[in-house]
Parts: sequence; structure tokens; C-alpha cells
Amino acid sequence: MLAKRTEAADDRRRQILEAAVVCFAEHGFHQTSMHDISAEAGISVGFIYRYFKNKDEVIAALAAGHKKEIAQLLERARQAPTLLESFEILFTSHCTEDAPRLISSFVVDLFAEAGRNPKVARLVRDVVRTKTRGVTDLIARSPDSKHRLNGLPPNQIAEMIFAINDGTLMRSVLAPARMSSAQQRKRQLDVARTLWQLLFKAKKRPAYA
Amino acid sequence: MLAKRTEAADDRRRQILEAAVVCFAEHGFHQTSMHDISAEAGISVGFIYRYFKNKDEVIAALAAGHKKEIAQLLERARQAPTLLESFEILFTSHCTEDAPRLISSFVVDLFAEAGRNPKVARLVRDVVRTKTRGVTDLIARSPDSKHRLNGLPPNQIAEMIFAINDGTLMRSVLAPARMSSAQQRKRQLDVARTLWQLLFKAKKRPAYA
Amino acid sequence: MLAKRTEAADDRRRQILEAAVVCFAEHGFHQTSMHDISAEAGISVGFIYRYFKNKDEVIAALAAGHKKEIAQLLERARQAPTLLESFEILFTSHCTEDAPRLISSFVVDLFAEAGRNPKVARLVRDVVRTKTRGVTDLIARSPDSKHRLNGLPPNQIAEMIFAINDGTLMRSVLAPARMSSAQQRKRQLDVARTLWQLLFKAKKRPAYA
Amino acid sequence: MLAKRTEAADDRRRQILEAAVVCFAEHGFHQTSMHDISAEAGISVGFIYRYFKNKDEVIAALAAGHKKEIAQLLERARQAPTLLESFEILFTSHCTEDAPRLISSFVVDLFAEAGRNPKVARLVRDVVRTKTRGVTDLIARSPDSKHRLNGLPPNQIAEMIFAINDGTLMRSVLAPARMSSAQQRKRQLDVARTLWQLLFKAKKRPAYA
DNA sequence: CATGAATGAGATTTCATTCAT
DNA sequence: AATGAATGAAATCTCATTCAT
Repeated sequence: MLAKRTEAADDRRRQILEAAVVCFAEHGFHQTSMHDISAEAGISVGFIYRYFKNKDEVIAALAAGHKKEIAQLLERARQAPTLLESFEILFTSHCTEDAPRLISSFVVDLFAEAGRNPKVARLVRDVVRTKTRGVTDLIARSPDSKHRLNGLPPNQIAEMIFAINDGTLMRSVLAPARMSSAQQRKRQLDVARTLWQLLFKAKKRPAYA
Repeated sequence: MLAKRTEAADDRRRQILEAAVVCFAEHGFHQTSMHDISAEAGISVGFIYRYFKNKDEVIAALAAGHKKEIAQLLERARQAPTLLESFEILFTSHCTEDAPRLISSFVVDLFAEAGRNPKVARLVRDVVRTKTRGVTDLIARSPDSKHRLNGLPPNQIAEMIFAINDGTLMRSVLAPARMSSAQQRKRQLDVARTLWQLLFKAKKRPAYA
Repeated sequence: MLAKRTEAADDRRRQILEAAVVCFAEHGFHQTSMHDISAEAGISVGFIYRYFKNKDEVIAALAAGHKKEIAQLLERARQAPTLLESFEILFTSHCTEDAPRLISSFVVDLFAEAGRNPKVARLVRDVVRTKTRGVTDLIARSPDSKHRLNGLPPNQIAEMIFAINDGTLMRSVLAPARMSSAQQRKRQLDVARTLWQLLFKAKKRPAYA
Repeated sequence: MLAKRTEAADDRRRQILEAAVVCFAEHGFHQTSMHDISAEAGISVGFIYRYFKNKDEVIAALAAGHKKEIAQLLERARQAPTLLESFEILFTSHCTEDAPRLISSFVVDLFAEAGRNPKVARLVRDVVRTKTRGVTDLIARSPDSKHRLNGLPPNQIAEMIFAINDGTLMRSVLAPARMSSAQQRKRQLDVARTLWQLLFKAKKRPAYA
């Protein structure tokens, strides 16, 4: 019997999930044992099973958490005063943490898992959809994008933004361990600005001859 | 004692690796057992060990194979008559196979694994470097890019191309199983052309005002 | 993660080691499977690993136990009222158990293992040193040995005693299964007395001629 | 079908057995694979099976070889001009080889194996019997032993000699690898002479008071 | 004859999960 | 509630043995 969803229970859940994400990011889902998680959380193994039916549910819960974080990220991006700033927020999302590699490792593993675990796939697909829609909206509403974008529709731009975003995330698992959060953040800002320039600053480029 | 590298042995190796990539793509590295691979390859478990020291070596061999394929892909892209065609080749690489999801699942898992397994990380990092350099070169040499690119240097463009490429690949693991290779290919071509338009067709757009 | 060293845990350890020594004596270290041990102990295989890191650690623990037993044996020998009685204790040590062949088989295998496993070698070497020193002391302190011993120094005598002791032990693995503990004990006492006679009773023999 | 016992076949057998004893001494019977033996002998695995039905037969053949060697050793001891020299030959038998640890490791393992493998047990028991009888004879015929031996019967002396011999052999597996054959030989000679002194030189010791 | 490719049973070890306390 | 002892299925890897070439 799983524990009821009281506030205290939610705290427990969070505690377990926080430990889990650390382990998962470091060793991957399937090389992390339940014991690893319990040790990281400072609780007993059996305890985890009071709050999660099994290991897959822990993964699923984390995927759900990821979905929520993405929703919050979108919200923050939406409230930025300019579109460039929105982009900057989106592109550096996984660098604001004190452990950027942790997040990216986890997310890449999540996608890998989605490739085979239908439950995870459904959630991740949902995240992707939410992200794309949110950013499409963001672009469409921006006064910046009135006449520009090289004639591309907002949703195509949005897809490209996320392709770039996911692509750099995927690659960031290769970043040497010594690379600081700040350094990674800087790299990501560069990418955001490059894209920005491509999309909106074309005119500024001196017309060739 | 591993088998010597005769031609017959190389055939066996290939046979095993082909089976392994199918299993890995379907279930991930760590949820594929050596028995799964042997069953898929139609041989006995022990036999795999005559050709690969252990499971990690199978993964590493596959990663090395990936590296070689990327090198060939670059070569093909290099020989395309126009830069746009080069782009199209690069962006649809994983769709030409009869099993596009297989390839992408494998590659995403490979990146996830690179986040923890240093041997794999080294190989993947190598692949990334080769890719980026190759495409940087491709762009720099192209007559198309003489005065355009919105003032961005070729290597920054190259990085962006691959970010997009990897990003779409990462996302493609979510593609519903029923999506055909042709459909995916079409999507990828769209992305390639969007990027192309962004990079090189800007001038064509009537300057607002 | 190994279980902590509580009293209950120590009981478990003992239970496992007792089962292990039975199996090892009967089939040797390398022909005893972990499953054999678990079956003999009446527990599950995996459970052994909560108490011992691996099979080698089981062997090492048993070797350590042997060391302790030898130390106790020496103590008992030391407290015997006469040197002859000390000898008798030393020579019959492995016969007092209800399973003399068990002990000898185990010890011979332990020496065989010491020839290749450095960890075991270190322990066995330690046992040998302790034994030799202890008996050297025993002899040196004995009033019996004041002027006799055929002019041989105590440590040479001690070495010989243990050579004989180990030699008979080594041979005792050949004793037919039906040979009772009592019979073996009697044989060993004969050896002890023969040695004693050789060392100390020489004078009583009528000088030839 | 095993190969017939022609002279050429016997050569093959010897070649295999020589390789086997090296492997067995180094790693023990049950940690030596048939492949190890074939590699050491420079032949194929399958080839071994033409000359020996299985691994156990290889061990048995080696045990039989040991028996023959012991018979030859006894013959040499018998032909020595004095009893002391006979002793010296017996005690240093395993040191004359260029690999003393090899022989002792093998013999100790052989005894361990005898504790469980009845076929081996029978052979080893036979060896022990042959040895004891031979030496009993040796002593009984020696003019040295006419009136001495502290009143002990020759067969008891013989048993003791072999106990010592086996005991030192058993212990010699602990000799550090760097100990040379010559050093070990010297040690063994010391033991032989100590025993000799004990048995026959008692008279020389000044009778105390 | 001789080889070594091929097998598959079996060994060691791990780990998700349960349950008595 | 919370623990962690206990299980046993399953994974990785080895190796004696066979047999087609």
C-alpha cells in the first residue's frame, strides 16, 4: 500500500526524488540501484517502496518533475521583457543549477529511456509539445518578429530553437567535468545570441557590395 | 583469448555488432543482456566472448563503428555539388537506413553512456570534433558562403548545424513507431532547408522600410 | 554494502563460515560454488554477499579463523604441565574435532591456495611464524630441555616438530573415511611420543657396546 | 577415440604433461583451463583430448608420473654409499629441479585433490606406501642403524622421515619467490642433518653428569 | 591428423522487491 | 511508521568438451 498524498508524504517524495536524480545523472537509470538512491537520500530501501510502487515509478515521477520544471521555465521566459532575454533564459536553463552536467545527463538519459519505455515516452513527448507550443507563442507575440524571421513561420523557428537547445544539451554531457557552470552558461548565451543574430539582426549586416 | 583478426572473424564481429545494435536500440545498453545479443545473432552466449572481451567492448566497438560512419557521411557531404545538398545529406543521414529509430535510439543512448563511461566519452567526443571540423571546412570552402552567413564565422555555423542535427536526432526517438523512414526524411529535409534559408537567403527578403 | 558488525551479524558470519569449511573440505575451494555454501548453510546465495564481499573473502576469513585457532592451540599447549603433554596437544589438535578429515583437508587446501593467492599466503605465513615461535619458546622454557636435545637449538627442534605435524596432517587427507577420530588421535599420539623419545629419552637407551 | 600408445604418442603425452604441471603448479588444478595447458604446450585444445579423455585424466596421469618419480628417487637413495647421503637425496629431491616451488605447489595440490578425488587418492596413497616401505628397507639394511635409533623400529623412523619431508614440502609453497633453488636445497640439507644427528649421533653428546 | 570455432551449462555476483520486526 | 534482513531471478563471464573442416 502506497502512502497517501499528504503534505508530509509529498516532502518525502521530494526527498527521494532529489536523491534519485543525483544518482541517475551520475550513473544512469539502469546502473543506479534502489540501494544507491536510499543511501543518497539517507533512508532505508524499503522506505522508497512506501512512496513509489517500483523503480519505474521513480523514473516516471522524475520525468513528471521535468515536465513541471519546463512549464516553469516557459513561464519565466514568457515574462522576460524582450525576446532575446527570453531566448537567453531558455538556452541557459540547465546551467543555472549548481550542477549543469547533472541535469543534462539526466535529460539525455530520459530521452534514451523514452525510446523504449512507453510511459516515459508519453511524458517526454508531452514536454516537447508544451515547449514547442510555448515558444511558438512567445515568438508570435513578440513585436520583434513582426516582419522578420526571414519569412519563416514562428512554429518552425520554435522547433529550430528547441532542436538547438536539445542538441547543445546532448553535447554538454561531454563537457569535461572541470567546466564550471559559469563557463557553460557563457557558451549557451553565445548560442542564443548567434541564433538571435541569425533570426533578427540580418539587416544589420553590411549589405555585400 | 580473443579470436585473431581474420576475414571470417571480421564477419563474425559484424554479425554480432549488427545484432547488438538492434538490441541496444530497442532496450538500451544496460537492459540488453548478452543473452539477448546472442539470441538476436543466432549464436551462443559464450561465442560473443571470443570476439569481444566483454560487454563494454561491444559498446565501444559500436561507438567506433559510429565514428567511421560519421566519417563516411562527411565524405559524402563533402562531395555534394552544392552546400544545400551537403546540408541535406548531413541532416537526413539517420533516415536513409531502413531503421531510423534504431539509429537514433542507439546514438542517444551512446551520448547518455558517454556521460559516465570515459571510454565511450572519448570516442563520442572524437566523433563530435570530427563532425564539427568537417562541416566548418565544408562551409568555409563553399562559394555560397563568401559574403553571407550574417557575419557569423563558419565554425559557429557548423556548431549550430550539429546542435540542430543532434537535437532533432534526440527528439526522433519520440517519433511514433509508425512514422515511416520517408516521413522522417521529409521532416529532416525541412529542417535543413529552414536553416539554409536562414543562413543564405536573408538578402532576398525585402528589407522592411 | 556489507552488513554492520553486530552480534547477530557475527552469528550469521559464523553460520556461513561453518557451512563453507564443510564444503571446502569436501570439494576444495575452487570446486565449491557459492550455491553449495548457501545450500549447506540453509540460506540464499545472495545473502552470503551481505556478509562477505566475495568468495575470496570467505576463504580469507576462514584462514583468519585458522590463525586464531592455532593461537588458542598454542596457549593450551603452553599451559600443559609437562613438555610431553604439550607435544601431545599440538600433535592431536586436528583430531579432537568430530571431523578430523575435514580440518586437514581444509588446511592442506589452504596451503595449496597460499602457493598462488598472496592474501592467503600472507595469512598462512603468519600462522607458520606464530606456531614456530610459540613452540620454540615452549621448548626453551621447559626444564626438560636444559641439557638434552642432542645439542640442537630449540628453534630447530620447533621447526622439526611442525614439519612432522604438517607432514602428518598432509598425509591424513588420505586416511580412509572409515578411520575414526579416536584412531587418528592414537596415531598422532604415537608420533608425538616417538619424537619425544628421540629428543629426551636417548640417555635411557643402553649404550651400545 | 584416444590415440594408441605408440612411442610417438608417448612423446606427445609427455609434452602435454610437462605443460600441465607448469600450469597446475602455478594456478592449481581447478584454476587451470585446458586452454592454459594447450597454450603452454603450444598445441591446440582439441589435441589434448586425443591423448587424454578429460581433464581429470591429465591430473591422474600426472599423479602417476609423480609415483614413477618417487620410485626413481628411492632407487637413487638406495644406491647412496651411506645412510646420511640417502637422507640428503630424499630431502632435497624437490630442490634439484630448476623450479622447486613448482614441484612443491603441484604436490601439495595433489594431496589436496586426493582428499576428494578417489582416483587421485588411490595413486597418492600408493606413492606414500611405496615411499615408506622403501625407506624402511633402507634404514633396516643400513649398518649404521644396527644398535641405535633410540630403540625405535625402522618403519617408525621411516614414517617420521616422510612426515618431515612432506611437512617441509608443504611449507615450501610459502617460500618467497625470490628464494633460489640452491638456498632451498641448503635448508633441506640442514633438516636432513638435524634428523640424522637426532637419530644417530646421540652418543656424541656429553652425558650430562 | 590437428585445429580451433562453437556450444551451453554453470560459476560468481548484483539487485529489485518483500516482509517480519 | 520505518527498517534492513532475506530472497532468488537474472546478468556477466568462463571453460570443459565436441566436431566440422
